[in-house]
Amino acid sequence: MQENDRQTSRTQLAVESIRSLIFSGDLAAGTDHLENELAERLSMSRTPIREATRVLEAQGLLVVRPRKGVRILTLSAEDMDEIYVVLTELESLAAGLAARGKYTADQLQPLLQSVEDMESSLEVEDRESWASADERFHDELVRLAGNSRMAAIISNFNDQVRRARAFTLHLRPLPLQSNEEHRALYEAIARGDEKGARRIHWRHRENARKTLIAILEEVGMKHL
Amino acid sequence: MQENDRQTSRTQLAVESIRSLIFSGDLAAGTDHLENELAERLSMSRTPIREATRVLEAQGLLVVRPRKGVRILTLSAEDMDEIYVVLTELESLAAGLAARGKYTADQLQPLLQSVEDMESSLEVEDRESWASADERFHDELVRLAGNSRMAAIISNFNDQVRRARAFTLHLRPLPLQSNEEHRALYEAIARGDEKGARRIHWRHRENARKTLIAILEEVGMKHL
DNA sequence: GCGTAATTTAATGTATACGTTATCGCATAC
DNA sequence: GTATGCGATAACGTATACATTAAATTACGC
Repeated sequence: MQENDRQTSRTQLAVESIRSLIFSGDLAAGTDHLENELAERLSMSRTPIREATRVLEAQGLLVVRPRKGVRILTLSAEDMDEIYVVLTELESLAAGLAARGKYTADQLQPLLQSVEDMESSLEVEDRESWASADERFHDELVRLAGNSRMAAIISNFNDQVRRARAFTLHLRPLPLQSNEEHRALYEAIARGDEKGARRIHWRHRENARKTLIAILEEVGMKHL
Repeated sequence: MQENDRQTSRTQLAVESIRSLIFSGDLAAGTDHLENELAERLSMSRTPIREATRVLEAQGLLVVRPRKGVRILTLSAEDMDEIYVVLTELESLAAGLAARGKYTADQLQPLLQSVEDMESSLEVEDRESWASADERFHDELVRLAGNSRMAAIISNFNDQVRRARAFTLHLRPLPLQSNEEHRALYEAIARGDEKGARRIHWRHRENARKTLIAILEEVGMKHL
């Protein structure tokens, strides 16, 4: 099987490790880290670290600041806004394309499943499993749109706001409305209603954006 | 002045050089190039070449295939379609945001200038200078939208289709209609007509996409 | 004491060395 | 003639060495 060497190269390992460390908060937003530090931490030389940080910089997770180390990016409210505007636009497009795809109920099964999972998670107020089903829903939506470049951008931006979402997950009200929107979107896609799917998802994302920003302001978070 | 060291680092130089070589066709689409070859060609060691190729891979201009060298990406009609769908969507959004910006005539001067430059280029049928003014127009449009992440994506995608545009520039009919659309878009932005700006630019891009695809099919280009 | 120049330190950028391993050629078996 | 396996080659991944230079520190003049 052995896809190729890059799966196991130290550079690839460094990319994934550093990503995990960022998402887990072990490399906190706003902190600086020298190449040496990272190299030692991951038990490798600077070479793969350098290659990995360049890749992660291209992905917008950190910036390389010579002699200051790499800085894990923080997100201001404006950053969040920028990202959400693009996400809203592209995911709405994805919703429209998914509807245009004229998929059979069979093919839409995973999407429906995630909607139902979200609903049952809500009934028992399990936010974590709701969030995980929500992620599956959005991933599946993007997959159905069938545009790999669009998918890459969306995935990348989701990575960038992951921290913020995790942070607000337990601060926000139970996403009851969100769930209704998901089901409505599923139905629009199922009946091939491109315009409708677009519109529904647009509003869905707008609501999500507003909720997020409102919470961050309420809690007084300027950066995340 | 001296922004910072990265401006002059060999890695940065390699990124820019390789980009140029790709755009100029010296590194032709579909061809493979070993790290050694590139290193020798650019008179540097493999280290900066490796870092540069990783960055360019993240930008979607090439893929790194261990032991086969880096492959300069070709674009199939489907790729082109994927890219144009995203470009259309994001630039339309940009047009809407630019209109929402309520800019003064003064602030819109560069945009207007590029429209006029396109018009005068067309009168003398100078396609090269038309293309350059067209690029300025689109750049300015994106700048006015004021979303740096959106700008980055658009710029990146434009890079990816640059070859295709250059290729068709002299094959397409004189872009008379395109010019009318540019002026109409300028006016929509000037009067703050967000919806109108969106709609106009959407159609503009759709037309461009169709023209491009039609030419490529006509000429029988499967890959570029 | 305070500001500036000289010195030291250390982080980076780059080259190079080297071990690993995919790939290719060739020999051998069938 | 084709297939299988072995050895040579070379490209890559990674570590390391070293030169460069920004930043920190110290020394110095005032």
